[in-house]
Amino acid sequence: MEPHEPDLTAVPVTAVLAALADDVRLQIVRALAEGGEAACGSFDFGVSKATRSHHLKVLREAGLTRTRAAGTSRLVRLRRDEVDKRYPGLLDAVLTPRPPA
Amino acid sequence: MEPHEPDLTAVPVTAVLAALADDVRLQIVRALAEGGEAACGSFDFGVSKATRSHHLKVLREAGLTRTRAAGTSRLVRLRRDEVDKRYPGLLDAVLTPRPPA
DNA sequence: GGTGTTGTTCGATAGTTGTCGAACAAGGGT
DNA sequence: ACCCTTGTTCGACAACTATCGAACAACACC
Repeated sequence: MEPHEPDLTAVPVTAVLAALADDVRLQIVRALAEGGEAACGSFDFGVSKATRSHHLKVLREAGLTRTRAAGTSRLVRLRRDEVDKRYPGLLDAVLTPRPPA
Repeated sequence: MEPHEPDLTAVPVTAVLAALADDVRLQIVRALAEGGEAACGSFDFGVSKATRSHHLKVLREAGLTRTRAAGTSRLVRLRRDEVDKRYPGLLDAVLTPRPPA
């Protein structure tokens, strides 16, 4: 099935924000921003693979990531340029872990 | 009771994003960004006053707004400087309504 | 073909959230 | 004192969401 990767302009901003407003997903996005393309299985943040698949789906359908098949794996990457173009500063503001002070 | 307006540094990013990830709240924030200080009642976006009060509470507890009493009203304002300082670009990226194209 | 790896999908469930009406509280006016 | 305006708080309810295990699909490799 087609992975359903909408254009960012077709996604309401609230959906983009909601996609980023989850701790697990934010960790995934941060890992992608640092490490580039990565397999789904490389994100072990203490959740089951079913949950991980769910989170990746949310990110994908929010227009934040792109997925392509590679053997038995699927490689995910952040659509950084597109996000930066439509929401300048958003990823920068959100990606870096902030000290509590 | 004290209105509980936490410092932004004490609020997790996900809570800030979640606060912005709602259509009604986003409209409130946009109105505040444009019009400055405003009474709670001035935000009529098709929800009851109970719901409106709830949304304002979410924004306040996310560290995004400040509230002060003024007669029978309460005046709300956006903590723009503080938000911009901690999350540069976030409000700019999110505040302006984007055309679907 | 069989086995193992990698993900997705399907219920199910528990928790969270948006919404409302009604009740309550605090002020201002008359 | 009385009423009206303005907000908050309190259940209640529906909708959504994060989570899991189990079942399934696709591919690689032997």
